[in-house]
Amino acid sequence: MAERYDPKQIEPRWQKTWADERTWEVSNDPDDHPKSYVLEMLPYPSGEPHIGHLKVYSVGDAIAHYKRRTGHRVLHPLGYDAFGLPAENHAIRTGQHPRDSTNASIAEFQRQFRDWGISIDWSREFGTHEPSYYRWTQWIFLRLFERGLAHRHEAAVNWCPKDQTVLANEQVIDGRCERCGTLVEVKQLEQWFFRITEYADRLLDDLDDIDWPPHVKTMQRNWIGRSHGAQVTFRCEELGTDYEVFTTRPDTLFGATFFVMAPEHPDVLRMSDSQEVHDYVNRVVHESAEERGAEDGEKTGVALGLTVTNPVNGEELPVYVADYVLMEYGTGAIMAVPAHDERDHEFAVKFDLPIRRVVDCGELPCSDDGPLVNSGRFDGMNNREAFEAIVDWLDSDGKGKRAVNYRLRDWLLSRQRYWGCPIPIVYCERDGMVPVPDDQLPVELPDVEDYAPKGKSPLATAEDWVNTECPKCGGPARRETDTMDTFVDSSWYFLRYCDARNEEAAWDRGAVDAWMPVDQYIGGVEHAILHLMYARFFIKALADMDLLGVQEPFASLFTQGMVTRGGAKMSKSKGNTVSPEEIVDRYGADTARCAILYVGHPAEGGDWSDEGVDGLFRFLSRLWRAAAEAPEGANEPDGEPGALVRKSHWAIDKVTRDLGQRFATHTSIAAVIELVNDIYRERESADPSHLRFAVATAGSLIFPFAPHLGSEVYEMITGRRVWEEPWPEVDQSLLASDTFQLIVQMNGKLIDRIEAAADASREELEEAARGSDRLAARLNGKAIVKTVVVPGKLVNFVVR
RNA sequence: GCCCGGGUGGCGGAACGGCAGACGCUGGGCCCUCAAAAGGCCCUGUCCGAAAGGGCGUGUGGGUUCGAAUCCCACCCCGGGCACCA
Repeated sequence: MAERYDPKQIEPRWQKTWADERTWEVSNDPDDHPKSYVLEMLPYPSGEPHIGHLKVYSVGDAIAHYKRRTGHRVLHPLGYDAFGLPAENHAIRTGQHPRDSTNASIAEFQRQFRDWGISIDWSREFGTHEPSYYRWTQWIFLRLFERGLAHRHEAAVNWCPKDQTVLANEQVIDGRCERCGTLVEVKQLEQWFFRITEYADRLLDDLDDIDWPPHVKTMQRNWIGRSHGAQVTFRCEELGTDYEVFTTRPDTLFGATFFVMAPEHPDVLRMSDSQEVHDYVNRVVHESAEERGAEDGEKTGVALGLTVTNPVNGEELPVYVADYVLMEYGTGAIMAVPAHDERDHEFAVKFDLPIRRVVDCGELPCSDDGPLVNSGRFDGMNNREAFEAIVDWLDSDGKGKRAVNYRLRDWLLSRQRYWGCPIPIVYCERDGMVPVPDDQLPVELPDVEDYAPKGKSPLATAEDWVNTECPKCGGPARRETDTMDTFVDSSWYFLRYCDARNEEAAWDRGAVDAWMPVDQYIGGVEHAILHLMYARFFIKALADMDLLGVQEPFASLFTQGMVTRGGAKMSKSKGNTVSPEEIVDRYGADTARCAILYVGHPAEGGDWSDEGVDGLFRFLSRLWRAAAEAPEGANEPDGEPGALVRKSHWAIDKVTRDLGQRFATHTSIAAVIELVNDIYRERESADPSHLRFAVATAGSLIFPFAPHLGSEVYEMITGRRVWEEPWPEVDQSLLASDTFQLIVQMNGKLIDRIEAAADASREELEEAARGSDRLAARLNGKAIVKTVVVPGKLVNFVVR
């Protein structure tokens, strides 16, 4: 036997066993055990895995192992989110086909994941770039298309001039491209959209049914941004046209003093032929999102020289065009109430427009509640009641009605890029837009010479591929050359794992019904909106087509925090990255996994410390040595349970609660460290059977975090395989002891600890506490005015 | 500006309203050794004190309570999200 803990010898041996015996593969046939679907967000394979990957799979694997050993049939698969811009940009620089660089990365990821000993069911593995996968991505697209949920139309969209592609609203951060940081332009283009807005209410309401971190739910709620208000009609007599506005404050209608339209509003240029108006509109429409959204930038706008009529009091309100009104929200036109809206107030001050208070709510501008004033027959009514009364009144007059508006926009899914899933649509001169029939899927991505984007998809240059036959009439047709956003690929991959090798269908309904929903989803909080919203939308749409039986994909979500180093986000440019491979190579996978799980609670961010790794390696070495040097004896504790047996049960209880209930990997590992420290302290004096029991328990408890060493230690003591053993059960009777340390307090401050019987009565405890020498010394003649006794804990004397 | 998190030793971090600082790192001492590495044992919030012991301590200021890191109010600082959404 080896002289010392040598992970290089231990780890490959166990990995080989698990690979040879396909230990982590699970069949779709149900058995007596409840199912548990444990899933980490699929990795984007670029370069090699980083420390964030090590963390997410270390957390997920601990959960998967824990679930297995607590009697669950666990599905724990893995795949790759393989389409995307980085591989394509790499191809533009080097000429290497994105497929080749992606496959090379995947091979590297596979190798490292195996080295880490992650318990994956590899029989279900796939990459989203494989035709056998994206065939079904296209199939789903067609189902959405049939139901009108995927459609093509012209709209003002975000355009990244560097990446030469459109972006979804969610991919624009502070007016810049999420990927490359370039200022985004607004362009009027015809693009493909998914009608996610049709699901806004359900996406919002169903958040109540899932076990997700509150902050993630809040982010989704804010992103959907449902507002209740009213749609009100303002008539322009000069043009004979009605203009609708959306307002959340119909109670302030009497305070409207002007009216504003968005520069993109189609009627603006029709309403005025003034040069000033045309110049203004032309200027702001071409401004970048950032220039326009400049927060401290002063409000700008131009009067159109027309008026509209306020339906509640017949007043004529001047109409302006101003860029603080957005075409994308509401109707692209607003009533302005400067007394009770900050933005309208700012505009009114600058353009010297009247400001009329209609709610008695404090200093103007104010948006708090209060009684109405200057509002005709509604004066004196509380604004909340007036809201209802005014809307009812408008409704009965046909001038308005209740309305709901959302911040959420439709999901723009087309991209003018190469490395993505082709959109299965052709354009026929005669039949127009024609979906590719299911039996002609997949529409395979062709090879091209040049990946560089030129404002249209590189696919457009693949003439042989573009020119095709119309599936309807057989005449000449051209293929859609845009590809899909990669978030489409990742919106359903967890369904495919349930039935990954199915060549007849995207999935078998029975398989998906058996495994879905994902019981525990694990990933970074950076996907709180994008991926997690899109996947929820897909599931709801597919459920509506009766293709599956769940409304939510991820019943429970765990978001892990970011690992920093030296307090800063790890990045290549800062030179503070840590390569998991280096650590695994030096200390072994078990140490690397424990180190990342020990930094702090995995939901929190944590600072990586190179020195900390040494400590974890020392701990695992000590555990190994304790097993190697264990005396001969029985494995079940003989005789009276001693301190070590009690400590073992204390650790079982602690790890079971910390890992099982709150994913507290750091305190779980700390508990096993304590147990091992006690094993060392008592290894000369303890009964051999107690020692062996404690070591085996430590191996069993560390297994979810350090599976190789856990298996090794457990086998050294018991000769059995730890993953085939049920999770150890705590003997509650061993957690309690006959005596305890009674805390004696004076005015809430600790002054003494005395040994007391666990079952002592209140009177006996108070009596014992009064006998404390230290109390006597501290009382110093002062009187005890009150005594608080907490049985099993303390006695507090209130002294004056 | 609004909405979430979070401020505890030299560091990462523990702590059902009840012993603040578990566990790890760092630092120090000792043992083993010819010596080193590895390993083992002990100490390590701060101030006063030779010690015994005591004072002070969980961002700041108030409050509730016999008792507050923990609950409430106000403020300061850090991180994240949203941001002209009517």
